[in-house]
Amino acid sequence: MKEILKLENQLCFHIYALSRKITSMYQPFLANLGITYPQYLVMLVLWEKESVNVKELGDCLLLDSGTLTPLLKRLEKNKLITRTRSDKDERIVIISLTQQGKKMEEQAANIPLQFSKHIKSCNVNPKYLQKLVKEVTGVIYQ
Amino acid sequence: MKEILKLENQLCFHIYALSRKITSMYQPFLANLGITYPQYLVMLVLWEKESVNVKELGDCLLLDSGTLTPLLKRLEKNKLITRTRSDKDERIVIISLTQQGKKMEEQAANIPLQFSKHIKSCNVNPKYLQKLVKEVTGVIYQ
DNA sequence: TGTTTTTTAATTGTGTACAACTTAATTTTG
DNA sequence: CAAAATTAAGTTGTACACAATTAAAAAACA
Repeated sequence: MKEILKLENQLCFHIYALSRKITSMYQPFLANLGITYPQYLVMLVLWEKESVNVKELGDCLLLDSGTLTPLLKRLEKNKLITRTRSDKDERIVIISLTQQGKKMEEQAANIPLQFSKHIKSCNVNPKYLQKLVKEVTGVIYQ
Repeated sequence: MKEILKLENQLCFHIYALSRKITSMYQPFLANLGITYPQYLVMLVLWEKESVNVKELGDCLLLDSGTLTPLLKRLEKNKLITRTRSDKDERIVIISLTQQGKKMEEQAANIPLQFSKHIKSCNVNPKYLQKLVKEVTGVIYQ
């Protein structure tokens, strides 16, 4: 077969596989909180900004309303956020943290450290990964 | 908020976002072939090995039968592959390329080059990405 | 001002992902 | 050999992703 088509050479595949692998490594920690990985990303944004609309959330996470609307409805159902239409602009839906959602930040605070320990136990060098972060960030936000 | 919880600092998020971005960049080329990105990965394995079983495919792509079985049924429906039970071991399903599936390799051969041009037009440095491949490979297959 | 355009979310439909479970076939082992 | 354990695919249910479309509201503009 053509060398250029070999799976090993496919940048995309390795990023794709790594992404799923990292997500699965977070899973046990997030299961304790009762949220999924994409839901965790939404919570990260809210802990940072307190309240955002769907558009802003989509800009932060590079996701569209087709993905976010049902996800946000699930977070609302689990009483972690509220969804309310803006008075000034009826098109806009504002996402805010509930008390329960705010309180979750405390429990989440130790996840990065736990994850880093977990990575170490998998013989993955955390510094290696930190270097990756910088490079990947550069690729996404050129 | 706690610095360690900021989205910017989340390795996982950047890998996740990059993975989706790369997949979307492949999409126009794959649409010409009428396949999706995960289907393309399966085709890559088959162009390399001619024929594999579901287990082997899962090992290559780090996917389980819950993902692969319906995906393979779609490829079969589109007449790109065949699925047949092994005679020696009735548990095993062998995936093989059809003539049409084999022929697709010709059209696919120019995708990596086109993709590389596309990346350039997005001001992403291909060498940067090539460096990433090596590092990411190292992380996945420690 | 009224019409066109743009913006924001939601909806619909298709296709992954993956955990948990099932079923059937093969291996292992007492 | 027969019971137990393991293996391979498939099934079920939940949750993303995302293209394409819709609907309503706001902004732009002729």
